[in-house]
Amino acid sequence: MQYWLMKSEPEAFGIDDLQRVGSEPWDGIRNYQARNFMRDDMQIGDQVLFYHSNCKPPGIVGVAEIASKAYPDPTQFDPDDSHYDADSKPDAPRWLLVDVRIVRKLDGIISLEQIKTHADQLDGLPLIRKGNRLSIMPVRKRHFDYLLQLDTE
DNA sequence: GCCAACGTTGGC
DNA sequence: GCCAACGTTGGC
Repeated sequence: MQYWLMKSEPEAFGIDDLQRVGSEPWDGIRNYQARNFMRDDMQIGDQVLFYHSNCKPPGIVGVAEIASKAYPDPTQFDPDDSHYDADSKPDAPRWLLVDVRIVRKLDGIISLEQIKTHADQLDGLPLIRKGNRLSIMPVRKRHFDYLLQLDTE
C-alpha cells in the first residue's frame, strides 16, 4: 500500500466532480515522471490526497484511492483533444492513466498555507519543495496521516 | 551531448 | 497577470 498526492484544477475537475461521478479516469498526464509513478508504482487501493491547484486557496480537499492499474490514456489519440499527442501510436501508447475513486471529501480544506506551517514535520514532501510542479507525487504514510489529521483541528 | 529557446505549471 | 522553476525540443 502506497500513498500519493494528485493535483487537479477545480475549474477542470474538482472534488465535487469526483464525488458526483464516483470514479474517474485520470487523463491528461503528460509528464514522464508522473506517468512512471502510475505505470510502475501505483496499485489498486493506494490512498490519494486530492489536491486543488491553481485556485484560491490551493490545498487538500479530499481522499481518494487508486481504482485500476495503469492503462493507455485515450485522449492521446484524439486529434480534437487538447492532450492529443501525434507522436504516440496505438500499438505503443506513450501516455497512461489510472482510475481514481472517491473515498471522502474533507470537512474543510487543508490549505497549502497551513501545510507550509508544518514544514518541519513534513520534511521531504515534494509539495512544499520550492519549484516543484509534479502533478502526481508519492507521500510517505507518516506524512499522509499527519496531513489528514490537520483537517480536524 | 550541450544548451538556448520555448512552453507549462502553479503560487502569488 | 506575473514570473520562477522546470521539462522538452531541436540546432549544432
